[in-house]
Amino acid sequence: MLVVMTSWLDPDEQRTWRAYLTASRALMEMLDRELQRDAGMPHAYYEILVRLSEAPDRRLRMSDLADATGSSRSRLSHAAARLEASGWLRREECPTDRRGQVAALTDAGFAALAAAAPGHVEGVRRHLFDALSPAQVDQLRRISETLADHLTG
Amino acid sequence: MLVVMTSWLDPDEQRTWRAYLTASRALMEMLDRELQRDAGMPHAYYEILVRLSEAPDRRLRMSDLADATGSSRSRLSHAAARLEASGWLRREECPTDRRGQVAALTDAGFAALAAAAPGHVEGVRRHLFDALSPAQVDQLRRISETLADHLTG
DNA sequence: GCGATTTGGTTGAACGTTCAACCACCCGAC
DNA sequence: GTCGGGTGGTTGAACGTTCAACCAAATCGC
Repeated sequence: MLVVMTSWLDPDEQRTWRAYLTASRALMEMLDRELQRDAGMPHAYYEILVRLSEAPDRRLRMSDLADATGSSRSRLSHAAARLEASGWLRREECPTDRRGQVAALTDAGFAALAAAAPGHVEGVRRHLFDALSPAQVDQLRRISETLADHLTG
Repeated sequence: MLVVMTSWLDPDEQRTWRAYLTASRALMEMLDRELQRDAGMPHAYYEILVRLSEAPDRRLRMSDLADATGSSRSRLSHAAARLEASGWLRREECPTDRRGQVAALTDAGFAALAAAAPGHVEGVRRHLFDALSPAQVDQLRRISETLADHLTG
Protein backbone atom coordinates (compact mmCIF):
# COMPACT_ATOMS: atom_id res chain seq x y z
CA MET A 1 0.00 0.00 0.00
CA LEU A 2 1.37 3.33 -1.05
CA VAL A 3 0.82 6.04 1.48
CA VAL A 4 1.59 9.64 0.66
CA MET A 5 2.42 11.10 4.01
CA THR A 6 2.55 14.78 4.59
CA SER A 7 4.87 15.20 7.52
CA TRP A 8 3.46 17.93 9.70
CA LEU A 9 5.71 20.51 11.26
CA ASP A 10 7.07 19.48 14.63
CA PRO A 11 6.56 21.90 17.53
CA ASP A 12 10.00 23.47 17.11
CA GLU A 13 9.47 24.07 13.43
CA GLN A 14 5.99 25.38 14.06
CA ARG A 15 7.32 27.85 16.57
CA THR A 16 10.14 28.88 14.28
CA TRP A 17 7.82 29.37 11.34
CA ARG A 18 5.37 31.52 13.25
CA ALA A 19 8.08 33.62 14.81
CA TYR A 20 9.66 34.10 11.42
CA LEU A 21 6.37 35.18 9.89
CA THR A 22 5.68 37.64 12.67
CA ALA A 23 9.15 39.13 12.66
CA SER A 24 9.67 39.45 8.93
CA ARG A 25 6.22 40.91 8.38
CA ALA A 26 6.69 43.42 11.19
CA LEU A 27 10.13 44.41 10.00
CA MET A 28 9.07 44.99 6.43
CA GLU A 29 5.94 46.85 7.41
CA MET A 30 7.90 49.17 9.64
CA LEU A 31 10.54 49.95 7.03
CA ASP A 32 7.97 50.35 4.31
CA ARG A 33 5.92 52.75 6.36
CA GLU A 34 8.96 54.81 7.34
CA LEU A 35 10.12 55.03 3.76
CA GLN A 36 6.68 56.00 2.57
CA ARG A 37 6.38 58.66 5.24
CA ASP A 38 9.87 60.13 4.90
CA ALA A 39 10.59 59.70 1.22
CA GLY A 40 7.23 59.20 -0.43
CA MET A 41 8.09 55.84 -1.93
CA PRO A 42 7.54 52.20 -1.07
CA HIS A 43 10.50 49.99 -0.34
CA ALA A 44 10.28 48.28 -3.71
CA TYR A 45 10.76 51.59 -5.50
CA TYR A 46 13.62 52.52 -3.24
CA GLU A 47 15.36 49.32 -4.23
CA ILE A 48 14.93 50.10 -7.90
CA LEU A 49 16.60 53.45 -7.40
CA VAL A 50 19.42 51.84 -5.39
CA ARG A 51 20.20 49.31 -8.09
CA LEU A 52 20.16 51.96 -10.79
CA SER A 53 22.43 54.21 -8.75
CA GLU A 54 24.98 51.42 -8.51
CA ALA A 55 24.93 50.53 -12.18
CA PRO A 56 27.49 51.91 -14.64
CA ASP A 57 26.23 55.23 -15.94
CA ARG A 58 23.20 54.74 -13.68
CA ARG A 59 21.54 52.80 -16.44
CA LEU A 60 20.21 49.24 -16.61
CA ARG A 61 18.25 47.14 -19.06
CA MET A 62 14.72 46.64 -17.80
CA SER A 63 15.11 42.88 -17.46
CA ASP A 64 18.41 43.16 -15.65
CA LEU A 65 16.79 45.62 -13.30
CA ALA A 66 13.91 43.22 -12.80
CA ASP A 67 16.33 40.42 -11.95
CA ALA A 68 18.37 42.62 -9.63
CA THR A 69 15.33 43.71 -7.67
CA GLY A 70 13.69 40.30 -7.75
CA SER A 71 10.53 41.56 -9.38
CA SER A 72 8.47 40.43 -12.31
CA ARG A 73 8.75 42.25 -15.61
CA SER A 74 5.20 43.40 -15.28
CA ARG A 75 5.78 44.79 -11.84
CA LEU A 76 8.85 46.64 -12.97
CA SER A 77 7.01 48.01 -15.97
CA HIS A 78 4.31 49.52 -13.79
CA ALA A 79 6.85 50.77 -11.29
CA ALA A 80 8.95 52.36 -14.01
CA ALA A 81 5.89 54.15 -15.35
CA ARG A 82 5.25 55.59 -11.93
CA LEU A 83 8.87 56.50 -11.26
CA GLU A 84 8.99 58.14 -14.66
CA ALA A 85 5.93 60.20 -13.78
CA SER A 86 7.72 61.33 -10.61
CA GLY A 87 10.67 62.39 -12.74
CA TRP A 88 13.02 59.98 -11.01
CA LEU A 89 13.60 57.64 -13.91
CA ARG A 90 13.68 57.89 -17.68
CA ARG A 91 13.25 55.11 -20.18
CA GLU A 92 15.44 55.11 -23.25
CA GLU A 93 15.60 52.89 -26.28
CA CYS A 94 18.24 50.20 -26.23
CA PRO A 95 20.84 50.67 -28.96
CA THR A 96 21.58 46.95 -29.37
CA ASP A 97 18.10 45.46 -29.23
CA ARG A 98 15.19 47.25 -30.74
CA ARG A 99 12.78 45.52 -28.34
CA GLY A 100 14.73 46.66 -25.33
CA GLN A 101 14.40 49.54 -22.97
CA VAL A 102 17.03 51.01 -20.73
CA ALA A 103 16.03 52.52 -17.42
CA ALA A 104 18.10 55.56 -16.48
CA LEU A 105 18.17 57.22 -13.07
CA THR A 106 17.63 60.97 -13.44
CA ASP A 107 19.42 63.57 -11.35
CA ALA A 108 16.19 64.16 -9.50
CA GLY A 109 15.98 60.42 -8.87
CA PHE A 110 19.51 60.35 -7.52
CA ALA A 111 18.71 63.29 -5.30
CA ALA A 112 15.56 61.61 -4.00
CA LEU A 113 17.58 58.50 -3.23
CA ALA A 114 20.31 60.51 -1.50
CA ALA A 115 17.66 62.17 0.63
CA ALA A 116 15.95 58.90 1.52
CA ALA A 117 18.97 56.69 2.14
CA PRO A 118 20.31 57.89 5.51
CA GLY A 119 16.94 57.62 7.22
CA HIS A 120 16.25 54.25 5.73
CA VAL A 121 19.65 52.85 6.60
CA GLU A 122 19.20 54.05 10.12
CA GLY A 123 15.86 52.26 10.22
CA VAL A 124 17.46 49.02 9.07
CA ARG A 125 20.09 49.41 11.73
CA ARG A 126 17.66 50.25 14.50
CA HIS A 127 15.00 47.69 13.67
CA LEU A 128 17.24 44.83 12.63
CA PHE A 129 20.92 44.98 13.49
CA ASP A 130 20.64 46.67 16.86
CA ALA A 131 18.53 43.79 18.09
CA LEU A 132 20.99 41.08 17.10
CA SER A 133 24.40 40.03 18.37
CA PRO A 134 27.27 39.91 15.88
CA ALA A 135 27.04 36.13 15.95
CA GLN A 136 23.36 36.31 15.10
CA VAL A 137 24.02 38.67 12.21
CA ASP A 138 26.44 36.11 10.90
CA GLN A 139 23.94 33.31 11.36
CA LEU A 140 21.25 35.31 9.61
CA ARG A 141 23.56 35.94 6.68
CA ARG A 142 24.39 32.26 6.30
CA ILE A 143 20.77 31.23 6.63
CA SER A 144 19.62 33.81 4.11
CA GLU A 145 22.30 32.95 1.59
CA THR A 146 21.55 29.25 1.91
CA LEU A 147 17.88 29.95 1.50
CA ALA A 148 18.27 32.27 -1.46
CA ASP A 149 20.37 29.62 -3.13
CA HIS A 150 17.87 26.92 -2.36
CA LEU A 151 14.96 28.95 -3.67
CA THR A 152 16.43 30.19 -6.89
CA GLY A 153 18.77 27.30 -7.65
CA MET B 1 30.09 71.37 16.40
CA LEU B 2 27.28 68.89 16.54
CA VAL B 3 27.46 66.29 13.85
CA VAL B 4 24.60 63.93 13.28
CA MET B 5 26.30 60.88 11.92
CA THR B 6 24.39 58.22 10.12
CA SER B 7 26.49 55.14 10.49
CA TRP B 8 26.35 53.32 7.20
CA LEU B 9 26.06 49.56 7.08
CA ASP B 10 29.40 47.82 7.11
CA PRO B 11 30.09 45.28 4.31
CA ASP B 12 28.98 42.33 6.45
CA GLU B 13 25.74 43.98 7.37
CA GLN B 14 25.16 45.09 3.82
CA ARG B 15 25.62 41.55 2.59
CA THR B 16 23.38 40.18 5.32
CA TRP B 17 20.65 42.68 4.59
CA ARG B 18 20.62 42.03 0.86
CA ALA B 19 20.67 38.27 1.30
CA TYR B 20 17.85 38.54 3.80
CA LEU B 21 15.77 40.65 1.44
CA THR B 22 16.31 38.28 -1.45
CA ALA B 23 15.58 35.17 0.55
CA SER B 24 12.53 36.35 2.44
CA ARG B 25 10.98 37.86 -0.66
CA ALA B 26 11.60 34.72 -2.69
CA LEU B 27 10.25 32.48 0.04
CA MET B 28 7.06 34.43 0.52
CA GLU B 29 6.45 34.80 -3.18
CA MET B 30 6.83 31.09 -3.70
CA LEU B 31 4.50 30.13 -0.88
CA ASP B 32 1.98 32.75 -1.85
CA ARG B 33 1.92 31.62 -5.45
CA GLU B 34 1.56 27.97 -4.47
CA LEU B 35 -1.28 28.74 -2.11
CA GLN B 36 -3.03 30.87 -4.69
CA ARG B 37 -2.65 28.17 -7.30
CA ASP B 38 -3.63 25.19 -5.14
CA ALA B 39 -6.16 26.69 -2.77
CA GLY B 40 -7.32 29.88 -4.42
CA MET B 41 -6.31 32.12 -1.54
CA PRO B 42 -3.39 34.35 -0.67
CA HIS B 43 -1.23 33.51 2.31
CA ALA B 44 -2.77 36.27 4.42
CA TYR B 45 -6.19 34.73 4.05
CA TYR B 46 -4.86 31.29 4.83
CA GLU B 47 -3.49 32.64 8.08
CA ILE B 48 -6.85 34.10 9.00
CA LEU B 49 -8.49 30.73 8.53
CA VAL B 50 -5.73 29.03 10.55
CA ARG B 51 -6.17 31.36 13.51
CA LEU B 52 -9.90 30.96 13.45
CA SER B 53 -9.62 27.19 13.26
CA GLU B 54 -7.52 27.20 16.41
CA ALA B 55 -9.79 29.46 18.40
CA PRO B 56 -12.39 28.10 20.83
CA ASP B 57 -15.58 27.43 18.92
CA ARG B 58 -13.71 28.61 15.79
CA ARG B 59 -14.71 32.16 16.61
CA LEU B 60 -12.68 35.29 17.30
CA ARG B 61 -13.37 38.96 17.81
CA MET B 62 -12.32 40.96 14.77
CA SER B 63 -9.65 42.89 16.63
CA ASP B 64 -8.21 39.77 18.28
CA LEU B 65 -8.06 38.20 14.86
CA ALA B 66 -6.35 41.30 13.50
CA ASP B 67 -3.76 41.11 16.30
CA ALA B 68 -3.24 37.40 15.84
CA THR B 69 -2.61 37.74 12.14
CA GLY B 70 -0.63 40.94 12.49
CA SER B 71 -2.87 42.89 10.18
CA SER B 72 -4.55 46.26 10.40
CA ARG B 73 -8.23 46.48 11.22
CA SER B 74 -8.94 47.84 7.80
CA ARG B 75 -7.13 45.01 6.10
CA LEU B 76 -8.98 42.45 8.14
CA SER B 77 -12.28 44.13 7.40
CA HIS B 78 -11.71 43.89 3.66
CA ALA B 79 -10.40 40.36 3.94
CA ALA B 80 -13.38 39.28 6.04
CA ALA B 81 -15.73 40.72 3.45
CA ARG B 82 -14.05 38.67 0.78
CA LEU B 83 -13.88 35.50 2.85
CA GLU B 84 -17.53 35.94 3.70
CA ALA B 85 -18.34 36.21 0.00
CA SER B 86 -16.51 32.91 -0.52
CA GLY B 87 -18.63 31.35 2.21
CA TRP B 88 -15.59 30.57 4.36
CA LEU B 89 -16.34 33.00 7.15
CA ARG B 90 -19.41 34.52 8.77
CA ARG B 91 -19.60 37.67 10.82
CA GLU B 92 -21.82 37.68 13.86
CA GLU B 93 -22.74 40.35 16.34
CA CYS B 94 -20.82 40.33 19.57
CA PRO B 95 -23.02 39.61 22.60
CA THR B 96 -20.92 41.62 25.06
CA ASP B 97 -20.09 44.70 23.00
CA ARG B 98 -22.62 46.13 20.65
CA ARG B 99 -19.89 47.68 18.50
CA GLY B 100 -18.13 44.38 18.11
CA GLN B 101 -18.17 41.70 15.49
CA VAL B 102 -17.18 38.08 15.85
CA ALA B 103 -15.66 36.25 12.92
CA ALA B 104 -16.71 32.63 12.71
CA LEU B 105 -15.14 29.98 10.51
CA THR B 106 -17.81 28.14 8.52
CA ASP B 107 -17.73 24.43 7.79
CA ALA B 108 -16.89 25.27 4.21
CA GLY B 109 -14.06 27.45 5.50
CA PHE B 110 -12.75 24.65 7.65
CA ALA B 111 -12.95 22.29 4.71
CA ALA B 112 -11.08 24.73 2.48
CA LEU B 113 -8.40 25.04 5.13
CA ALA B 114 -8.16 21.28 5.55
CA ALA B 115 -7.74 20.94 1.80
CA ALA B 116 -5.09 23.65 1.61
CA ALA B 117 -3.02 22.84 4.68
CA PRO B 118 -1.09 19.70 3.66
CA GLY B 119 0.18 21.21 0.45
CA HIS B 120 1.12 24.43 2.12
CA VAL B 121 2.90 22.74 5.01
CA GLU B 122 4.82 20.67 2.55
CA GLY B 123 5.81 23.85 0.77
CA VAL B 124 7.08 25.38 3.99
CA ARG B 125 9.07 22.26 4.67
CA ARG B 126 10.51 22.01 1.18
CA HIS B 127 11.31 25.67 0.69
CA LEU B 128 12.48 26.49 4.20
CA PHE B 129 13.27 23.67 6.58
CA ASP B 130 14.77 21.25 4.10
CA ALA B 131 17.43 23.83 3.27
CA LEU B 132 18.51 24.40 6.86
CA SER B 133 20.38 22.32 9.40
CA PRO B 134 18.70 21.72 12.77
CA ALA B 135 21.13 24.20 14.30
CA GLN B 136 20.13 26.81 11.75
CA VAL B 137 16.47 26.24 12.43
CA ASP B 138 17.22 26.90 16.06
CA GLN B 139 19.18 30.03 15.21
CA LEU B 140 16.40 31.29 12.98
CA ARG B 141 13.90 30.77 15.76
CA ARG B 142 15.96 32.72 18.26
CA ILE B 143 16.66 35.51 15.79
CA SER B 144 13.02 35.77 14.83
CA GLU B 145 11.78 35.78 18.40
CA THR B 146 14.31 38.42 19.37
CA LEU B 147 13.34 40.49 16.40
CA ALA B 148 9.61 40.15 16.94
CA ASP B 149 10.13 41.24 20.52
CA HIS B 150 12.28 44.15 19.49
CA LEU B 151 9.79 45.35 16.89
CA THR B 152 6.60 45.09 18.85
CA GLY B 153 7.98 45.79 22.30
C1' DG C 1 -25.96 61.88 34.56
C1' DC C 2 -23.55 64.24 30.42
C1' DG C 3 -20.08 65.80 27.34
C1' DA C 4 -15.45 64.49 25.59
C1' DT C 5 -12.47 61.00 24.30
C1' DT C 6 -11.31 56.48 23.06
C1' DT C 7 -12.27 52.03 20.96
C1' DG C 8 -14.22 48.64 17.37
C1' DG C 9 -15.07 48.34 13.02
C1' DT C 10 -16.31 49.74 8.17
C1' DT C 11 -15.90 52.32 3.85
C1' DG C 12 -14.06 54.23 -0.52
C1' DA C 13 -10.35 55.95 -3.03
C1' DA C 14 -5.55 55.57 -4.28
C1' DC C 15 -1.97 52.64 -4.81
C1' DG C 16 1.03 48.53 -5.94
C1' DT C 17 1.02 43.70 -7.50
C1' DT C 18 -0.47 39.78 -10.23
C1' DC C 19 -2.06 37.47 -14.09
C1' DA C 20 -3.06 36.70 -18.74
C1' DA C 21 -3.03 38.59 -23.11
C1' DC C 22 -0.56 40.84 -26.28
C1' DC C 23 2.91 43.05 -29.69
C1' DA C 24 7.38 43.59 -31.57
C1' DC C 25 11.58 41.91 -32.38
C1' DC C 26 15.38 38.42 -32.24
C1' DC C 27 17.20 33.95 -33.52
C1' DG C 28 17.60 29.31 -35.09
C1' DA C 29 16.10 25.58 -38.46
C1' DC C 30 15.34 24.52 -42.84
C1' DG D 1 14.62 33.93 -47.39
C1' DT D 2 10.80 32.63 -44.04
C1' DC D 3 8.66 30.24 -40.64
C1' DG D 4 8.30 29.05 -35.76
C1' DG D 5 9.45 29.60 -31.25
C1' DG D 6 11.59 32.31 -27.73
C1' DT D 7 12.59 36.88 -25.57
C1' DG D 8 11.75 41.90 -23.97
C1' DG D 9 8.52 44.59 -22.53
C1' DT D 10 3.80 46.70 -22.02
C1' DT D 11 -1.11 46.79 -21.00
C1' DG D 12 -5.58 46.44 -18.53
C1' DA D 13 -8.35 44.18 -15.34
C1' DA D 14 -8.79 41.96 -10.92
C1' DC D 15 -7.12 41.79 -6.58
C1' DG D 16 -5.23 42.99 -1.89
C1' DT D 17 -3.38 46.73 1.00
C1' DT D 18 -3.11 51.37 2.86
C1' DC D 19 -4.72 55.59 4.36
C1' DA D 20 -7.89 58.83 5.96
C1' DA D 21 -12.49 59.64 7.02
C1' DC D 22 -16.19 58.11 9.29
C1' DC D 23 -20.01 56.07 12.50
C1' DA D 24 -21.55 53.89 16.61
C1' DA D 25 -20.98 52.30 21.00
C1' DA D 26 -18.20 52.22 25.19
C1' DT D 27 -15.67 54.64 28.76
C1' DC D 28 -13.78 58.34 31.38
C1' DG D 29 -13.98 62.92 33.87
C1' DC D 30 -16.59 65.69 36.40
